[in-house]
Amino acid sequence: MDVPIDPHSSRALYRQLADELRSKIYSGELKPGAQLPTERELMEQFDASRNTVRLALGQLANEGLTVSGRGRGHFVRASAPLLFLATRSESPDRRANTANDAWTTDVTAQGRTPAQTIEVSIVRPPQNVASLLELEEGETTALRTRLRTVDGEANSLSMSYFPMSIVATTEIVQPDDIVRGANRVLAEIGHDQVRYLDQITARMPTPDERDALRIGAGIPVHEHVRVGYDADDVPVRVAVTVLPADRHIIQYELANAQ
Amino acid sequence: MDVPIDPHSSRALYRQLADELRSKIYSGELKPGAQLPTERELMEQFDASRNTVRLALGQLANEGLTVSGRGRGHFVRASAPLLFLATRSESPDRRANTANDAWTTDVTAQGRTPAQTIEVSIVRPPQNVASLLELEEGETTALRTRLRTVDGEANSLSMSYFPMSIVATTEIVQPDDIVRGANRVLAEIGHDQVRYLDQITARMPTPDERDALRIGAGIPVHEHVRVGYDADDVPVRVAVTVLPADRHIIQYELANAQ
DNA sequence: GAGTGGTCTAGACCACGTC
DNA sequence: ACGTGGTCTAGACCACTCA
Repeated sequence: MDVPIDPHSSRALYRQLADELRSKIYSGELKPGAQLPTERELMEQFDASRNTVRLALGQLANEGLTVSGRGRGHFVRASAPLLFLATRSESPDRRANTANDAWTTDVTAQGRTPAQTIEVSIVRPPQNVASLLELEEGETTALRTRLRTVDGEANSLSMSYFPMSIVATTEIVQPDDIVRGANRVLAEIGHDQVRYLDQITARMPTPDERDALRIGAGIPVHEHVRVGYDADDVPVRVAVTVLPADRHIIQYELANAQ
Repeated sequence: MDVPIDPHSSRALYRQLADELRSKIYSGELKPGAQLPTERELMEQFDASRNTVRLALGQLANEGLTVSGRGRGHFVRASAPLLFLATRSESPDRRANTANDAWTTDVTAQGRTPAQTIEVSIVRPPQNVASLLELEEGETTALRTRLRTVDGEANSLSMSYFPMSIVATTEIVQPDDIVRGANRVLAEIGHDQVRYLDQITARMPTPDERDALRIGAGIPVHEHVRVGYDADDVPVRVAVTVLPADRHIIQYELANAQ
C-alpha cells in the first residue's frame, strides 16, 4: 500500500527510499523529533537489504535531516533553537565601558550562560591570514584562540591574529582575559579600527572542529573572517570565527548612506 | 609499510582509513585534482572489504574533500575558483543610471559572462517571509525568481518577495527583466529602501537545489536573506538567495560610524 | 535481555569512461 | 575490451539503550 517504490526504475533503490522518507519529513508527516521506522522495518517494507536501507538513511543524515544513535533509532532532527551572532555594523557603544565584552553581554541578554577559555601563542599565521594582514615573509603574529560555550555547550571557535610588530609589548600577548576587549587595547596604542572587511564562507567542518564543537553529521559551519583596519588603512587584526550552522544565524544591519 | 591502521583498534576501520586519506589530502601529499588509489587497490592495501573502503571514501566525499565518477575514479576536489558576492553596505551608486543591474556589472567586471532567467508569480509567501514582511494572514506577494548563471554554469537562485499591497500596479508583477532594478521601481513609488536587515544561514542543499545549481556532494549552501525597509520603517522586500558555498564568498565592507 | 544501530565481509551485476 | 565506480544482497558479530 505504501509503495511508490519501483525496483526496476533507473533511479537507485536507496535514492527512492531516501526520497520517500525525505518527503515525509518535509511534508510534516514525520515531525521534528519523531522516530523513523527501524532499519529492520524498512527492510521489510521496501523489500531491500539492510545495507541499502542504511545507504538511504545515511543520505538523510548527510543532508542534516536526521540523527541516529546506537540502540536508539533514527530521528528527525529537532530544529534547534537558534542563537544569533549579531554583527553590529554600526558601533554606537563600542567605546562603552561595560564590565563584559560584547559577546558576553549579548548572550546574557538572551538569558543564556556564557563562558569562554582563551589561549595565547605566538605563531607564523596561515597563508591567507598573512596575506590579509599584509605581512612580510616570516613575520609572526600573536594568536588568541577562544572557545566559547553557552549553557555548557561548545558554541564557537575564534582565532584572532595580531601582527607582533604592533602588539608585542601589550597585554594582548598575555594569556589572560581582556575584559575591555582586545580592540580597546589596539585603540589605546593608536590603532583604533575604523573599517572592517568581512568575508563569510561555508563548508563542512574538519574532524577537529567536529570534536571541539560537537557538530553532528550533515551540519556545515560558517567561517567568518573579519579584518580590522586602522585610520591609516593598516590591517591590525584578523579574526577567524567558526560557527556551527545549526546554532548560528549571522546577522547584519545596514543603513544606507544618507 | 604503509599501515598505521590497526584492525583491533576501537576506532572503526573505515574511519581509520578515512583519517589516513584525509591527512594525505590536508598535508598536500594528495594535491587538488590528484586521483586517489582505486577502490580495489585500497581493499588490498588495507585488507578491507570493498564496502568498508567505500564507507571511508563516502566519508571524504561528504566532507567536500573528494569527488568521484563512474568509470573514472576518486579525485581530490580542485579548489574551485571563487566568485564574490560583494554585498555593498554603502551604496554610493545605487541611483546610478547604468544600463545593467549591479550583479551583471560585478560579474562582467570579473571577466565572466553572466546571464539570468526570471520568473514572476503571485504567491502566498512562506511563513518566515510573511513574518519578516509583517503581513496579515492571507496577504499575497509578488515573487520574482531569478536563476543566475556565469559562463553557462548555474550560479545562484534568488527569490524576491514584494507585498502585493505595494507593488500590484507596478512593472514588478510583469515577467520582464527590470534593467534599472526592482529597487529603483520601489523608490519611484515612494518606498526607497533606506535600511537593510541581513540574515545568513548555512545548510545542506535540498535535492531541488542540488539539481538546479549542480551542487556536488559535501557542499553546503549559504542562504542569504535580506529585508529592505523604507523611510517609514515598513518592510517592502524580502530577498532570499541560495548560494553554493564552493562558488561564493559573502563579503561585507563596514565603516564604523564616524 | 530484547531490540536498536554500527561495523564488516564476500560476492555479484551493472553503467560508464577511456583506450 | 577493460577497468572504474555505483548499486545491491545475505549474512554476521558487536555495542549500546531501554525497560
